[in-house]
Amino acid sequence: MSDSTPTQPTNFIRTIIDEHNQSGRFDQRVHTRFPPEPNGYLHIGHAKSICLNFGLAEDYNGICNLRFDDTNPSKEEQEYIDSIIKDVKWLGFDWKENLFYASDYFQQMYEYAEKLIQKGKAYVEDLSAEEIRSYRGTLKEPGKESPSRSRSVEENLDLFRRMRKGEFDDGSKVLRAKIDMSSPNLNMRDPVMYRILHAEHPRTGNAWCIYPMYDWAHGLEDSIERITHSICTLEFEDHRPLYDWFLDQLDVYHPQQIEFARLNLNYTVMSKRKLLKLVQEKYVNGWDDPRMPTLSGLRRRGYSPEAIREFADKIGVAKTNSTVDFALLDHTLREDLNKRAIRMMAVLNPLKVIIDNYPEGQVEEMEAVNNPEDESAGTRKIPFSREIFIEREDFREEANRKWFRLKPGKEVRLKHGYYITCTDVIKDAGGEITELHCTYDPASKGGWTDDGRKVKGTLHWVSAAHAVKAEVRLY
RNA sequence: UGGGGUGUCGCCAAGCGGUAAGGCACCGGGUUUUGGGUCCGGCAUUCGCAGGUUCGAAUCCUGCCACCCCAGCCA
Repeated sequence: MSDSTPTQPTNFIRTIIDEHNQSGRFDQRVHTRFPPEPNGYLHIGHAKSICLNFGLAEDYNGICNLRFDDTNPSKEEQEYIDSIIKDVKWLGFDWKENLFYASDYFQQMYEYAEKLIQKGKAYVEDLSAEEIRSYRGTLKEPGKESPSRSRSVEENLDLFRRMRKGEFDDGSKVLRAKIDMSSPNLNMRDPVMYRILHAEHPRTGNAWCIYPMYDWAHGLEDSIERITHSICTLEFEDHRPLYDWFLDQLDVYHPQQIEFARLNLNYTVMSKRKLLKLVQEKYVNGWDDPRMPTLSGLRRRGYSPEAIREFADKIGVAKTNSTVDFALLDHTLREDLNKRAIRMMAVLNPLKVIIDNYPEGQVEEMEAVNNPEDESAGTRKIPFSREIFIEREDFREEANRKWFRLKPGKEVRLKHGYYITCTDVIKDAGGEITELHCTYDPASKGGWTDDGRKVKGTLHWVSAAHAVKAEVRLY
């Protein structure tokens, strides 16, 4: 609610929250959560969600939990948990004491499941996965009810308890909600709540051999944490009726699920499955390979958290499937780097330049501005001498008028150095240019003269004798 | 001929009945010791299409069309 600062772009989620605050539905509370599954590293798409959830909490004076949705031990690892914590922190968000794990609620979820069985709203299924699929029907045809559906409450309870004890093999039974096999929404056709999985969990070890499915678990996690707005992506829109159904059946605290469009960036793979494949099959050197769109990859590549957060603000939040131009991400990075980054000079593909009229053996300390956009960044000294390197592509033997870098007879400025004029081009037997001879103007020290001379081109350079080798990665 | 969504400038995105914000990209021009930056200017008579209601519609109604999602014991 600031009056001077440009208003933050609004979005439909804020509108919904404002309405809730008006009606008092959540007692003016705003409590969101970012619920990653620790089955991979966070990427720029997750950053959109993180910024949204934590940003909303900040703006509405609320809270945002970091909650690991660790309900499938067959895919999840501690390494991912650690990386996610690191990346969210790096982005600049603080969940305070609110770091949670779905696995912390396994016992409570189990008890809720028994309650549902007791209500006659859940049953243990004997059908195989394939059978369940065929019983489910299709998009156009209703499913049919499983024989297991008519089991008694007592039998279901007994079977479910034995599932929990480990009496059955993986895949031999599941617990399903008893809803409606002919619902046009396939999610309501008796969805699976628990599957048997004799797998070691990163946090609960071997304490459990049945694990809750997303639809059953997620709403309970939100409810237990008293989340107000459970924000997720569009593909869960069809799941909301089920999210609501479970909470209604249990008659427990009921958050509002809201769906928004996930981020798509052109030229960018955003599928966790595909990124995992790139890592596992060694197409890249790990999750933090600078070519990866992961936060750790972007970090190595030089992206700042500020730039990523600004990007998240600029792309907005809506329900339209869209693909953002990568140029916008680059723009926010440049904007940030431009005002903060210290400038350096480097030459990638060196061409030697000998300044004939510069005293041999002489070295001058030139003063260079660290950042023209920020005076407080100060200055540094850089050595200038008779032999320097410039970028090979900064010289052309033949060039038209629009070329304002170096060419024979042309005067250019060496940034923070002197004006030089090319007098001679030396080539080897193969016609390859090996070095340039130039003369400098002693009156142009620092790269400026007061005589009104127009020197438009400015080149980067390094003193040959002082140059330091560096590893440079170009992407 | 199932259900759930979405359609506003090349790409995002405001707008919620009173006569099309903003950003990116792009195009001019000034300035500039990074062909960077910066500054000034330009860039949708039109909101998927067709009707209708209204003094007035991107906004309301009707009908089309296009695209996305759903048949994991993944999330």
